[in-house]
Amino acid sequence: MKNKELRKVGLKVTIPRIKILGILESNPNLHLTAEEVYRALLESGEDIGLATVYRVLTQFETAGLVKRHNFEGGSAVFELDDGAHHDHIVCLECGHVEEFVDDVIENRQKAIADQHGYKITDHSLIIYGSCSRHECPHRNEEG
Amino acid sequence: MKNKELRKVGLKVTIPRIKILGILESNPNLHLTAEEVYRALLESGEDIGLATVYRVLTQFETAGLVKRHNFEGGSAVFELDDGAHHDHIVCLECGHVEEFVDDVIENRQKAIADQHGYKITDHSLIIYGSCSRHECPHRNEEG
DNA sequence: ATGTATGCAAAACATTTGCACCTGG
DNA sequence: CCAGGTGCAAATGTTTTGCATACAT
Repeated sequence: MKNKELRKVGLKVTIPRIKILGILESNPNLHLTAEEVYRALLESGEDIGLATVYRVLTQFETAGLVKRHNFEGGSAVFELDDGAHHDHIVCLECGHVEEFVDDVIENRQKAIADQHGYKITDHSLIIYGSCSRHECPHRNEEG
Repeated sequence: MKNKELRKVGLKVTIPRIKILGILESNPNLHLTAEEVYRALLESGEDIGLATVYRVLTQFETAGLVKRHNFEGGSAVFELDDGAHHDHIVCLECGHVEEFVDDVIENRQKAIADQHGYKITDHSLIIYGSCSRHECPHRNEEG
């Protein structure tokens, strides 16, 4: 239940928050921009302002419900944070995003941070490429 | 000689380009924002517009002379591209950046991209943390 | 009731672009 | 000389903020 998730992190339960959480939950594999969340809300008939979308997403990020990523191309994207860390591989041609985790890489990162005298807060690994080998559903949107 | 570098990549040799290249070369370990490059130019008495800084940096990026990174915090940063790839470890407290390369990670990335059917164009690995263990020169700027 | 959240519009940034002028080859 | 580069200011796109109103508790 979304109400519980919100309460748990100390946020008042409001329509915008519930709806935005809903959008993110119903697109578990997608990485949505604020604009996309906003449009999704409009489409489901909700009258929620873009500013609120930004505010709520930022609050969710602070609360640890959501992760924000700065991929190439202007807008930040948001995805639900299920607590399980993962990295991203992004197609530069169509924007499709896949996730992965690799323990070897994770461990090397810890070692490297240690070597340099840093305490890791977080890390971001993004592989950019083209997914031409699989049939990308976004492919046809261009023409 | 900077003139040669510019010619080599097919760019006309102009004052702004030489100066900007100079700024980047004299700060080989720094990752400068366009704004910082701009200010450095002003300080060295050059009257070069911010728009030109952006234009030139973008041209340099296209020409492969410079790399642009999107670390956290708004502005993109630029550094000279010596051809040798490396990743970054960034201190979130003071902004200090160190570079590293790790072959194990590099290889795993190739393997992962392959597994997912992507052809790698590029990748970006940024470790965020705090460099509290070494004496960071930026530390004192806060108070 | 009351403090917080929201919507709107305006502001704040980072970056790009149009255009008249200047400069390098 | 002429294409291309530059400076300035204005435009753009994204994200943030101020303020009056609406809502959750």
